[in-house]
Parts: sequence; C-alpha cells; structure tokens
Amino acid sequence: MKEFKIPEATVSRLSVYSRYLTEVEKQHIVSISSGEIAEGMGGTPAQVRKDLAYFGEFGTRGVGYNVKQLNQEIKNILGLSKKWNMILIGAGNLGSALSQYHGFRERGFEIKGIFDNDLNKVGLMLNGLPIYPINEMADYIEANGISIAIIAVPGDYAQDVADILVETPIKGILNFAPVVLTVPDEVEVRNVDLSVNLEVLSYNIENNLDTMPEEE
Amino acid sequence: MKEFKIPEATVSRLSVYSRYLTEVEKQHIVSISSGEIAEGMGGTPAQVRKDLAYFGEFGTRGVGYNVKQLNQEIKNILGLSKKWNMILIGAGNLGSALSQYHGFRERGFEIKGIFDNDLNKVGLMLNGLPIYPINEMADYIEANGISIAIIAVPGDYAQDVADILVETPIKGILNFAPVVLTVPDEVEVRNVDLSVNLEVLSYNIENNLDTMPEEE
DNA sequence: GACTGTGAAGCCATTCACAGCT
DNA sequence: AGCTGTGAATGGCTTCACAGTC
Repeated sequence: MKEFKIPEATVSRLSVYSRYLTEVEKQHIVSISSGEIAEGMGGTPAQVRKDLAYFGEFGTRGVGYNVKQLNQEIKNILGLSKKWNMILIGAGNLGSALSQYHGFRERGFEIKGIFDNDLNKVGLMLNGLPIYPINEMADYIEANGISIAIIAVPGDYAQDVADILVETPIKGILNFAPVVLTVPDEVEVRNVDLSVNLEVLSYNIENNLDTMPEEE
Repeated sequence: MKEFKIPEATVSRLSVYSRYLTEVEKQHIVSISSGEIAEGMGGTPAQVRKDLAYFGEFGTRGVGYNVKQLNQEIKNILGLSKKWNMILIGAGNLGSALSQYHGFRERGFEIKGIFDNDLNKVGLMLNGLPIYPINEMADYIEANGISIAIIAVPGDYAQDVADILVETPIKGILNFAPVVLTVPDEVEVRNVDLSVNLEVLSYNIENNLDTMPEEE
C-alpha cells in the first residue's frame, strides 16, 4: 500500500527535473526525451529514466515524455500539489533574505509569519509579514496549520528553537544554523550548511578533481 | 604522490567534525573519542574512524584523539590552513545576508568585494564592502587573488555571470541561483539549492520516513 | 579495559545493455 | 529508427567485527 525505498539522491534530482521542466514548459515544448532532460540539468539519460521508473511509467517508448504531464507527476510525487504553510524563525539578515525569496512561493511554500526573540523587532513588519515573539510560536503553529519551520537564528539558539518546535505539530525543519539539531525521529530536518559547502569546495579545489593533467 | 578517491560524503562530514571540534576546544576538553564525536554530530563511531583513516592515523588506541590536534589536521585536509579570498556577485537580499554572514570569516573565507549590475547600487557600501559594476569583475579577480565566487543573482543571470567567471582564474563557485550552471571541468561548482531542500523535506514528510507505526 | 585502525561483508546507487513499444 | 523501462553488472559507501595498541 506504499511505494518503497527511494534513494534520497533520486528525490533531490526529481526536484531539479521539475524546475527544469517548468522552464521548458514556458517555451511551449510539448515532448522531451530523457536525454534532453539529462542535458538540461547535468545528468545521464539512464539516470533520468531510472529515477522516474521508481514511480511509474510516465513516458512513451520511441517518443519521450509529455513535458506538462511529467512535471505534474513529479510535483505530485514530491508533495507539491498541496500548499505548504511555513514560519520563519529569525528576523536577522538571513531571515530577511529568506522572507523575500520568491523561489519558495513559486513552488508552493509560503511563509505565513516570522518569529524573533528581539523585542525591538517584534511588532514590526518584514516584507509584508508580521514579526511575532517566540513565546507565541507554538500557539501560532497550531492555529494556522503550519507544517514547516525555517530556522535562521544564530547557532547558539537553534537547538532551543528546535526544542520548542518539536512540541508542536510541526513536521519538518529547514535549518540554516550551523549546528546539528537533535530532534525526535518524527520531525524531519534538512540542513542548509553554508560553511560546509564552502569547505567541500575548498577541499576539491586544493585536490583538483577532474583537473589533473593526464598521467599514466 | 597523492591521496586518493575520498568519498564526497566524507569530506562534508570532516567539515562538520571540525566545526564540532572547534566548539569542544572552547570548553578546553583535551581528548575525545570517535563515539563522542559521533554523538556530537549525529553519526556513528565507525564512520568517524573510517573518515579520518582515509587521511592518516590521528588517534591513539585506547585513548582517543587530541581535540586541538585533530581539528588542526582536519582543517589542513580541507584546505583551511590558508585564507580564501572571495567575491560576491549580487547585492540583493540574499547577497546582503551573505555579505554579513560571520560563519565564513570564522572559517577562513573572506568576501573582498561585491559586484552588481544595478548601477544604483554600484558605488554604495554593503556591510563595509564596496559594490563594483560587473564589468570590473574580471580585472578585480586577477588583481586581488580571488579564488572563489559566490553567485547570488537571480536565476536568469546566473549563467551569464558564470560565463564571465570561467574566463578568469577563479577556481570555485558557490551558486545560490536555482539553475544548473554549465562550466568547464576545471572550475568547481557547489550548488546551495533552497527549493530543492524544501522539496525533499516535503517528500519525506508526505511519505513519512521513520515515522510509520510498526507493521509486519 | 578502552578505543583506534582496517579488511571484509553488506548495502545502496549508478551505469550498462538490451528487450519492448510506438 | 527512436526512445523508454528494467534486470543485471558494477562501483562506491557504510557497517561490522576484530586485531592491534596504549
């Protein structure tokens, strides 16, 4: 009664496929092959087909995939056919940037309210959204059907915020704080770790992958 | 004359280990075991040991690792013993937030200049950094020994910016634009994809991993 | 006794190669 | 002929389990 064991890498790629297909759709292209999708997002045709095959047979042999229909299927798979209500915790620089990021709304994710523990900020508006005090957060989540929280507070506070969140019906956390959060299994956490990304970049540059002159 | 084939996942974890060890160092703890490190960052002891073993024998059997020394080793491995000069392209919300993000400097990554194609912004200062026009970017990179560029421009411009960058001595790009960049192999790209992260979260919530009631 | 370092085993993901439609 | 869907083969990463060292 349930699909099974999809590689996380596949799920990430589906998201990229969908974004690419949305672009292709705008150009009114009707049909697309796995090779063209791969080309458009830096992968291989076989991988595109494998990824899609986990979920069903969306294509037509000898022809390819219907762009619009495939995009819709992928969005359904990813759970994007519904709207997601989110809150943002942290009205600092990063929070401010995130509150204004259009990419979220375009994909069905909407920030409904912002929370901060700085009483100078509470009551102000940030990009059209009210800033509330943290102690109202739990009630707000309950009352407004919020299922995802974005943590954009300094590292030292992130676990405190998470501790409050896990007592609410929140289902997922997108964490921008550079710390590993401890939460119960039923809350899903994704970390966006800016420094880690730079450090991997640093390592790869220093050990120049792909770059080395051919040598026997 | 060269270490070999380190899993990328290992490199990412090294970065997390180092951040954690930096915290532990502050508490003046001298020695730490693989189990304690694993505990502190959500992994397993065996994995911590395996990751470290790719690069050498840093521990003492029966005892553990010297915190300070291990952290130094990891930083060396990651290429953090030198300072990295970066530029930021895009002085919008996200760029503004990134220019102020302290986590970068703490780890040896410094933004030296900001570039934008909006002439109303050029000449202004953003968090103590001057904003230059894009057409000065290539010269600036050459003149200031910049090796990493952070792209924080809208998706439609990101490839244009990348096209300019690849003609310069830039070695790595941290890309925040929600597009797949096409660059030659010798330039290393890392994508920080905000929507992809939310969409994986969405998928995981909908298919609640870990959460399902036990069933035979 | 405690904890590291590591080959071997097991698991997961990607790639290959081809059968099956259109 | 063209392109999908997929079992089988490969490759890579993680976990196990234990020998080695303090």
